[in-house]
Amino acid sequence: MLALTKKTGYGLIALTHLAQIGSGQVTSAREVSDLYGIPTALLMNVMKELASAGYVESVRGARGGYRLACEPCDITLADLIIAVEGPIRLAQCVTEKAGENEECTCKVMAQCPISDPVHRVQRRLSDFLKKVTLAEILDPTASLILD
Amino acid sequence: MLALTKKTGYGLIALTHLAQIGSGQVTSAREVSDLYGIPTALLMNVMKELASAGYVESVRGARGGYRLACEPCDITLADLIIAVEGPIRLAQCVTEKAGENEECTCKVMAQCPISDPVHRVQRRLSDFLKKVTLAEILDPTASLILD
DNA sequence: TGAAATAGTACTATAAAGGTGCTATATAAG
DNA sequence: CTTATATAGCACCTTTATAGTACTATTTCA
Repeated sequence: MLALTKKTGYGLIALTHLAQIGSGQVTSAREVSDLYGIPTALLMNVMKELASAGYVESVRGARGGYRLACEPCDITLADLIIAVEGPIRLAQCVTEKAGENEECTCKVMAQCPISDPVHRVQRRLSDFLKKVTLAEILDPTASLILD
Repeated sequence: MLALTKKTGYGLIALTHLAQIGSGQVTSAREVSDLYGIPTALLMNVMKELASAGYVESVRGARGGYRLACEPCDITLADLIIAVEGPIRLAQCVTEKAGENEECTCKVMAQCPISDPVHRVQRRLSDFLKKVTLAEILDPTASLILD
């Protein structure tokens, strides 16, 4: 399906929250989950993934939590999606490096007539998502990239 | 996940095939499935959906099959996706009519801080998919919308 | 009349998303 | 120095959606 997972949505909520409270301040996963009605354990998993991907910094121990590890203009929607969902692939036979000497696992690849256009569409989609930054998402007046 | 389903891929293969053999000619689902190694019964279901959506015309009986019901430049990737996967929704709380007085089923909607940006991203994605026509997919030199 | 094809519907199996639980470790505070 | 609170890292279960199958009815060419 052409949809974001709930984990991505939860991650985005957490990132916007962290951006809004100020860059230095920490917030725990429990705080955020309570505030927005998100399953606590699940948001914890998402935050761990965002931390290991380097988009948030973790502070362990009591009074700990997470803070943004970079500026809102340096985190993109593509970054978030890749961190919690894995690489963006429009179709199974479409890998980021396809067309660059990498093995393709698609069974019908030999005579697949749509491999090339699907790659091109994926590239366009990926480029778009890389242009949508957290800073733009926070700004309600931003048009999310010019028309 | 941010991916097309296999049914969409199969549908796209069938549409490109139909477009390439000439607009008047019919091809059966079995022929296409044999040609590209697609599960026959599954492609049959996809073709039924494309037929009832009006993108292909069916010819029943022996020697029957399907033919394109419109010009390749009049079928878009968005059309195909909607026909076989249903309406495009980036997230559960994102419906086409959201923001236009329709009930939203999202539990955290009341205080959901990302509803608006997600809507805007979905709109952009949807607009892009509506611009990708079957004709462009068939043309290997087309850039799939200008840069 | 029979073979080949779509139409419609229902069903099963498998994979992925969504969500939970447990143990270990770090740390601030009493 | 003990306790409460928090992340880290697993492993696991449940639910939902995809992927695929099966069957019956109807149409139509030969």
